Amino acid sequence: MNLKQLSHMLALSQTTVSRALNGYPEVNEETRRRVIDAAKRHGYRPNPSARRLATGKTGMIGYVLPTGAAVDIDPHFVEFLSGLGDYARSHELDLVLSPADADDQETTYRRIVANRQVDAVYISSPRPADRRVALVSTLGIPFIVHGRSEGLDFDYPFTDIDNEGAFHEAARLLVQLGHRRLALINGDGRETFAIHRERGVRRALAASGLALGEGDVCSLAMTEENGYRAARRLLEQSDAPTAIACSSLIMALGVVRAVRDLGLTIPGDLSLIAHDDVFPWLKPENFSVPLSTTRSSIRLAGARIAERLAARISGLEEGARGEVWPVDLVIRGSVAGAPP
Amino acid sequence: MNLKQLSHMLALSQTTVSRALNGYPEVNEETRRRVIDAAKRHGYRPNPSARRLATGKTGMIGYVLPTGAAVDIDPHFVEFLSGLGDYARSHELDLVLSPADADDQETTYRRIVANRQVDAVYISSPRPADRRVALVSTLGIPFIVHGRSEGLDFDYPFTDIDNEGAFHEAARLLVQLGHRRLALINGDGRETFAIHRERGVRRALAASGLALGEGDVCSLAMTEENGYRAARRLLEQSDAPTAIACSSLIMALGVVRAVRDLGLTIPGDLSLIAHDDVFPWLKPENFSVPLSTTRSSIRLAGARIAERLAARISGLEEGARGEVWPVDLVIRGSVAGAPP
DNA sequence: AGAGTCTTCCAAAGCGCTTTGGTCTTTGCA
DNA sequence: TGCAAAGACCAAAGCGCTTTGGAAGACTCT
Repeated sequence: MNLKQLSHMLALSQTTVSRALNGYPEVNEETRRRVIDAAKRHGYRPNPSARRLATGKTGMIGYVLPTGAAVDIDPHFVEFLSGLGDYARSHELDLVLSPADADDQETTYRRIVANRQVDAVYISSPRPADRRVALVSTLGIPFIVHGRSEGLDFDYPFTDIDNEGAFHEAARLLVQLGHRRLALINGDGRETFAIHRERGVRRALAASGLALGEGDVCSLAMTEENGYRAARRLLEQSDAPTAIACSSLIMALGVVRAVRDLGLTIPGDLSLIAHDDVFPWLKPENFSVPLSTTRSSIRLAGARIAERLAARISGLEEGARGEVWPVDLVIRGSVAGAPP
Repeated sequence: MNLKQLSHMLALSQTTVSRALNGYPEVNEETRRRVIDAAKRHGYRPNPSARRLATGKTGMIGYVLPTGAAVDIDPHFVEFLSGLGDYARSHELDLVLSPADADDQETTYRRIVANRQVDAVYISSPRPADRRVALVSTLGIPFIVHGRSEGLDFDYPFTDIDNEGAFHEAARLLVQLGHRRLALINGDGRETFAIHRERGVRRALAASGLALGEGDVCSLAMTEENGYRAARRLLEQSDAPTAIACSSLIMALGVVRAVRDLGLTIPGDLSLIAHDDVFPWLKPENFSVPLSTTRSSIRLAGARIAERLAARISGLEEGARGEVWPVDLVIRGSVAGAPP
């Protein structure tokens, strides 16, 4: 059942039927009712391929997915997707993942924009002076950045959490508890979130005349193994840190294992705070010693970004407004006063 | 730059240019070269929206993503996606995720097929007599099932791993080591993979005149917490199992925690084997006691399924061939002879 | 009554491709 | 030499929608 057939049975032109269905004003309400009714009765659904050829609108939002044999997709992605999908569903939006060579995403961005394959895109895991942000901005497609870039000479719309504030608070708490040597087990140091977290820690330490030592900040892919290795290296020093801030729950698993392997205890020998993106399958309160965390649901962020993308597509949102969400600091058993 | 312009500058008809570019035979090789050359020089790329309206081909594969506030996307999905994306990239395929109400995926499947939004779909986490498989099959869109359904009265193409065989081997090993009471901490019991794994364990036990007791199989969402709870319940019995087979590494984390909380040890008091889907961020060899596993890379499965989908789209593959991959049993420190 | 303004509808022209159904040369063969 | 077959190309008709540029009729106003 296509528009032609439908308009034929209604003895109306395609123009009128199309307008009736799309809510244009120049059609009699009585006629509109008739049309809508007939459309529903015959299960008419406009062919999206035809519509997108005519209008350029796709009803899809895009994400360029970096791939490659050596590239691992962040498990956080799933949670983000849950939120995004949840919102997208209720607004009849689909998400198209365009896999790209991790080292050449530009080609893919250009393609999906030139081909008008999606109405909007989002960018995740941005880095300082992120080229994708600059690119997408000049290409002129609606977009939202999940996270922030830095050092770009223009504004852009983003939704981020207050990573610096979160880690500042975490570090400040540790300092208040008497810790004088902290370490930071961070994610990939090229990403803005990691930079912000380090900045937060440094700022908190500086406020008390302290600092992060040379080897006291580790920037690594967020795996359990890297958490273990980093912790092990830190704790085997003669002058080991008495507190660690850690960028992910998964790395924290490794830290806990290292602590145990070394015959130490939490929080007796080491205080630990990690960032929690809120996974359903791994919860900080279930660590052998309940883990203190800075918490922010990445799922909520996904939903929010879908919402903003939808708003931008329909023209309800414009401009370069960035929003920064506060992060909760949740104290549990893994922090205590510094050992004497 | 569109076809019209390109053909105009070449002083050829759109027909010929289109045919030249699409490799049809009725065009002079010399002409074809000219056309291809000019297309490249001017960066001509056929508009996919126009092409899909004309041909119905989209260059996209689809996945219906169950969503909802209470629905969690499996973290395995990310790894699967890595493999899928890696293959898709090299074949210029995109993946469209159509979020659907977890309780009504049928509407979405019907929509994406009726609208010709994708060329093929895959289905994951199938259950016995899975309605999606039946639906997609009657709808007539190319598809592959990742995993297997059961009790369907027709054949369908799938790629699965030998879950039954894997858990049969695992259980057999444990029995050989003298274990007489086993337990199974399984995933969601409504899914086929979980059924197969249970079957595998039961078969191995039966071969030695043993059986799984009433409460010795737990079917739960695969979270750390559920692993902990299940293990705790099992191990607190007076007649506790001396070996556990576990369906996921994440649950195994919980099992290990329970064992420790109870003051027991692995493998002294409990032998443990878990299934490993091969995550980059959590490895069985890094468990405090290296974990024996049944191992099968879900990432490879993703790539394979993309490959088969592409083959089906282009007509290279047809029929209902199912393939079952063997699973490696990797012995590490977490298994030992049964305690006396 | 005539001019202007709405209201309501329509025919037809896109959107940019593929594909059908030719036409006009060349070539092959008896 | 004549005729069929093959080769190389084209015009035009889709694909199914949206949107432009009217047009016809009803209404208002002077």
